[in-house]
Amino acid sequence: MTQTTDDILERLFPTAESGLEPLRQGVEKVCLPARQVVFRRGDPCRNYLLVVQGSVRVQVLAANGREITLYRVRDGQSCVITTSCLISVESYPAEGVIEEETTALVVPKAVFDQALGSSAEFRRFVFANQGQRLGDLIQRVEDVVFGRIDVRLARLLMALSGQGAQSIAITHQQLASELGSAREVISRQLKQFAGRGWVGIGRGAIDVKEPVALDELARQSD
Amino acid sequence: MTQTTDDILERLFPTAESGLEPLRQGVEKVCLPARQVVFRRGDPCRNYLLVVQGSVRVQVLAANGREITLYRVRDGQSCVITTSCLISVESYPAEGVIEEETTALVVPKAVFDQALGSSAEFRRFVFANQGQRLGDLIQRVEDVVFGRIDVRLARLLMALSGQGAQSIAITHQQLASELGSAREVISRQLKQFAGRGWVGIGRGAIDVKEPVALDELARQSD
DNA sequence: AAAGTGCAGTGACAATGTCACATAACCGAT
DNA sequence: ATCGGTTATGTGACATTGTCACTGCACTTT
Repeated sequence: MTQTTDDILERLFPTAESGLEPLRQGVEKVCLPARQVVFRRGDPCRNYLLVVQGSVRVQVLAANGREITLYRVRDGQSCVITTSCLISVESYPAEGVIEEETTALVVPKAVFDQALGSSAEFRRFVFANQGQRLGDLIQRVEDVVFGRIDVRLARLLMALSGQGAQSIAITHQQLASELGSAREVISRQLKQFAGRGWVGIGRGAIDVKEPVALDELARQSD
Repeated sequence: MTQTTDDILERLFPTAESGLEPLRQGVEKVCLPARQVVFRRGDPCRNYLLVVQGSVRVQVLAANGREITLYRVRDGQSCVITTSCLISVESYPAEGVIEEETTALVVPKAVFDQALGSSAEFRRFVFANQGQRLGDLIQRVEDVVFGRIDVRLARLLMALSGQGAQSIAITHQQLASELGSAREVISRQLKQFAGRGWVGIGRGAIDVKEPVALDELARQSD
């Protein structure tokens, strides 16, 4: 299931096609440790980042400490913001943080431009990523503007538990950051869920006990 | 300042470059009346839409009637959603409505694909648009999640009045839809502004009287 | 003039976010 | 095991924003 660096290189910069070999020259492989900040708001974009294996969280921070996760870039995906900024020469509007140790390919702008022109596969890849992120973002706007916090929290818990009755290792603060809410609000909602026997609460962990009930709530207004 | 259809065609599908002439064949010019719905949520994308002159509002609607404007596509811009969906073959996550009579070019998927491969200028154009929209969207998320409604309203009024002391023809409901808020909330805020002498309120119109004061509020937490 | 339609005003209440704390659990060093 | 520091959570009071159910007003049509 896991793709190797070579798989990705071969797919996006195939050596079979003429004139593409030199492209691989400029591509560098890096390994980034958890919690490292890949880019900050306002940074200029210099390289195209391609995640081979790992996870990058893209988030926006507020002045008062609140934050919201916009989306994640995972195995075999690329960071759209980077893509767009590279080409429109704008700076990053958000922040990217490594969530778990991540292996990535750093593609210099020149190589990126070249590949875009010469590889239809590469174009498809880049745009497919764009489309997904754009969809994610619109969904996020919708959730945040119209969605109830209990429904959104239930949805998040279901996503984190993989629909099953499991224990999730996460703090209330992290859940709040994910949803762009405040810790107190999440704590109260969890207490409500716990009161109904849907979850158990431990320090830094949530026990999903009644996935069916949570899922029913999560499905409201679909 | 206004670009003609030919200007745009020439820039994005230049006849000078070899083999591009046939591309123009499939491109069709259409004129769309105000309030027409260009695409709905869930529609599949078939064509690439390029606005020559006019304005398309892209919005999300909630079940209970609330709505929020995500961004607008204006003169010489293209609709990103369409771009991404075309390539990733997803369906529209939002709705597009013509705001004022709009002239647009309809580019079939095949022509779009072709042009993307053969014209660096076209690629730049497409990605530049993507980048802008992505930035707009992220900004929207930030505003909605962290921003105070009075600040956001002041900002909107300043944008609509062009920073000057002018009368704006708009209803409270329209302002609310723009910000993803509720009419009552906007009405109250406007009353507050009116109480301070910053604006005058008429039926379907707002008189901006103290742009400086509004602007100062609008600049909070930048 | 009467009726219809869309726009705006209002009070009561619900949901969510903010603030200022109090507790409690964990961790490492003694 | 105990102490002290750090991080996570609990809680009440309050502010802001959204919801609901109305009312009244202005303009248009008949």
